[in-house]
Amino acid sequence: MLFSTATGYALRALAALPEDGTFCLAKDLSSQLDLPGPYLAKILQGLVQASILESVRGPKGGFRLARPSHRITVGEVVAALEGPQALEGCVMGFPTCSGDHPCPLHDAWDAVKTQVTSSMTEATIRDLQLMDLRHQKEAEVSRGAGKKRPSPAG
Amino acid sequence: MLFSTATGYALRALAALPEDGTFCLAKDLSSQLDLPGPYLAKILQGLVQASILESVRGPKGGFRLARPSHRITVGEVVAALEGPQALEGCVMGFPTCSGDHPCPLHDAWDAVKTQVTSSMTEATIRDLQLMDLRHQKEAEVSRGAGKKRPSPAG
DNA sequence: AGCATTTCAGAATCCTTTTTCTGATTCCAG
DNA sequence: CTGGAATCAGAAAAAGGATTCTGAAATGCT
Repeated sequence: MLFSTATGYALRALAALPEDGTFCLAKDLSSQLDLPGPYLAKILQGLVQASILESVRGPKGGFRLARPSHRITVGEVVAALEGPQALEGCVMGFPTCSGDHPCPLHDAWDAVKTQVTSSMTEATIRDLQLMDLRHQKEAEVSRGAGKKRPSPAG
Repeated sequence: MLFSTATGYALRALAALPEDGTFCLAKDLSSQLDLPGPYLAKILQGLVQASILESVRGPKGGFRLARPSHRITVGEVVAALEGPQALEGCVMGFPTCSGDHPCPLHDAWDAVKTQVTSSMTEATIRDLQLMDLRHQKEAEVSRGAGKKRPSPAG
């Protein structure tokens, strides 16, 4: 993976949150996604501090998105957890690598940074939700349409 | 950086090795490159096991390239230290992400993998050596043009 | 107001990566 | 052939991130 595990957990949790203002429990999210509960809670706290989530304590409390899911970009989440300089520096760690002294992978890596940064800025949590919904839908279909054959001979 | 620090150290050490069959000491490499000596030695051992370096023990021993520098690709080194699956998996760590269920960054990441893999396969240690030589050359020039005084009082 | 439920915050534990240390092996000199 | 110096090689320690645990604060219900 390109990012830390915490960032991956955060994105999966955000994608699992409902779009309406319903509060969700960190515990439920962790069991639903098979993620370590207390660690996920700690990560969600970080997202609250980054104004990506809102939390309410007490009964009927929990976490919810601070904004509509299509207004939260993947890049925001990455920046909140990985820091804004996530993709900086030479690919290979050469301290002398720069625009003046480019390493052989410098240009390719530069294109990568542009591409990934652009994609992260465009992609939103809403997109992740749709992906997950699509996955669940297909799982249902395959469950109903017929059992998974070990040898798809047809 | 995209890879581990060990991989970065390995690449820097390989770029510092001479192209002829001379044996170099891990100690000299570490002091020349300002890298932790015993750790670098351990990394070099891994490169020996990957048949990228050759080592000889005892006096007049040391490490040297197992092949001409232009025959060792950056990809080989990365694969030897990071494993062959270094760039596999979803960018964001989504376990359900695949060609069938692509995440929003799937295509971009796929292009990245292709691009970086290709560059790593083409770039060789020889290219890294040339980059470093170029850097040293320019450092010399700048040293001649205006010397760096310890106390630039005037 | 008091109690139960729930989240937030910080400390402690575990694991991986990074770093360091000691021992095994090799070559040269006598 | 033996002793000593030099070097790699593998095991042991340290550091950083990931994970888990425990305590403190806040809210809603009675």
